Amino acid sequence: MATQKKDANAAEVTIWERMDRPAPAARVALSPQKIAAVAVEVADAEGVGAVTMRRLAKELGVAPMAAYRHVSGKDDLWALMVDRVSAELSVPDEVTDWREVLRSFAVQTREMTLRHPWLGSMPAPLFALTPRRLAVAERQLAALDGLGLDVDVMMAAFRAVTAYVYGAARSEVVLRQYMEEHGWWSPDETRRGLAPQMRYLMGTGRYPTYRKYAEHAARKDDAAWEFETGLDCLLDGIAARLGL
Amino acid sequence: MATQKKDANAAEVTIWERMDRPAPAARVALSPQKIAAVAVEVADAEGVGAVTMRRLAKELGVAPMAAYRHVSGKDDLWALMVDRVSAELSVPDEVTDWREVLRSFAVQTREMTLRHPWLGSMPAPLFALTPRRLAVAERQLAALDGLGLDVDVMMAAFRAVTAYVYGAARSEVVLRQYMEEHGWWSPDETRRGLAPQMRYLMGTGRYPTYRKYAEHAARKDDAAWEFETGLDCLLDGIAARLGL
DNA sequence: ACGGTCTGTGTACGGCGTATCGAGACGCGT
DNA sequence: ACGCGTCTCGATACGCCGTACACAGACCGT
Repeated sequence: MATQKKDANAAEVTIWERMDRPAPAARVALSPQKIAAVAVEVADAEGVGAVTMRRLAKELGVAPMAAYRHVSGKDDLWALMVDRVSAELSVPDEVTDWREVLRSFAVQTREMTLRHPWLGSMPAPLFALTPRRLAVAERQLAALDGLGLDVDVMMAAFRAVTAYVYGAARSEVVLRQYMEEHGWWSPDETRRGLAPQMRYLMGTGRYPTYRKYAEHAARKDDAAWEFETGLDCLLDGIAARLGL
Repeated sequence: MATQKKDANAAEVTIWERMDRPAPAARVALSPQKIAAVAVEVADAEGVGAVTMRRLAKELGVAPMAAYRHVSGKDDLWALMVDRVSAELSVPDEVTDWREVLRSFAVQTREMTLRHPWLGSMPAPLFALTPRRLAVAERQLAALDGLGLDVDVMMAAFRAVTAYVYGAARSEVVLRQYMEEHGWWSPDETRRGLAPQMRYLMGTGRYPTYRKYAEHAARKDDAAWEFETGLDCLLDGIAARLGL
């Protein structure tokens, strides 16, 4: 394979060599969309840690640096990924009740985050001015519009829900990842695995209430219930405080 | 004597146990505490990205691998850092009203997160069974205890607030970091910097409500107000729904 | 005095992001 | 028809990173 690159180039190349040379190839093999698609696939399958420029290049059958023609670097890539999966969120147009709209997006966002755990570990989801994320925000703000709310309050309500959802989903994801890293595939296995730490910490006697929870709680593993309980509290509070 | 040996799983001495052990002698240059202290300093000053094992070693005047005697790796280090700064949170013992306790911790946690922006980018704060984090949880759970609440509901309420605080604080931090990265030192500079993106996105006409906010909002830059508004909504909702 | 244990050192490996430069293929003005 | 600028992609290389591993010296109880 060594001497492929002679200086007297074209003329000397045998037809055979010519024949199994890669391919004329469709001119543009890459595009931001393709790159984002592959990145999402890899991140879903193996975690965000597996998303490296080299890995994407390999997956795309392309040289390590090729992708840089289409995305400026890792940051661009994150934004593209976030925008891409945001398409999974949708609430039917018929639904107009503010509370139903916000609740539906919240529940869907949690599910999306569990499907794409890497979402929690990038900055973009919270800030990101991407088209699809903005569309999601717009839909929720529109549902809150026309209710006589001050525009600042409206945004505060929307953002409060977003913050809650992000924090709650993130904590679920982090727990799952921690379990996976340790090879714990069930809540019980996890408790067994954590037992040494717990024994030591609880042994200090400094956390009696927490201990009571650890020993007597009945819904410790019902994350969806916990999520929705908190969400409903928040929506209640918004409704009350904002006079909706 | 035999208990310390490598048999079975006794080999697993948790980092917390280690931390409680007295520094063996003067000859010991390193300890988990010292390492964590330096790590926090570096992270505060230059961001979590600057916290590398090699950097810490340099800062401690020690060989790159030395820290591994005291910390099993990056994960231990994150946990130690989180535990360390958690000491900054405190609510006087006299305060016993559940709402006051939760609110105070929430506000303090936001401030702490703004002081230590790297907090938002590690998994530990949400899950972490560290002594001091557990103490913070214990204090809040204790405040909710004895109110006739089901233990699961109690935990759900506590965790809802935690999730909100984490999400809200994180979004503030992310925005600040984004600004810093672009050299924008004021909200107005930021708006100017973002103007091109905004012009394009708003130009599509797909985000009318968002646009209204962008153009007419009065408290756009009052993050503390926004945070406390959402927090109070959530606490209202908890009080109402839980019959407190 | 001595063996075991613990602390810190030195070296090395495989990855990472990405700067830089060169080669080849397209498309437009002539 | 042709040539040249422009864009896409390839190859190489640099300087980081986390950390595995083998080792050396200091301390300890005996």
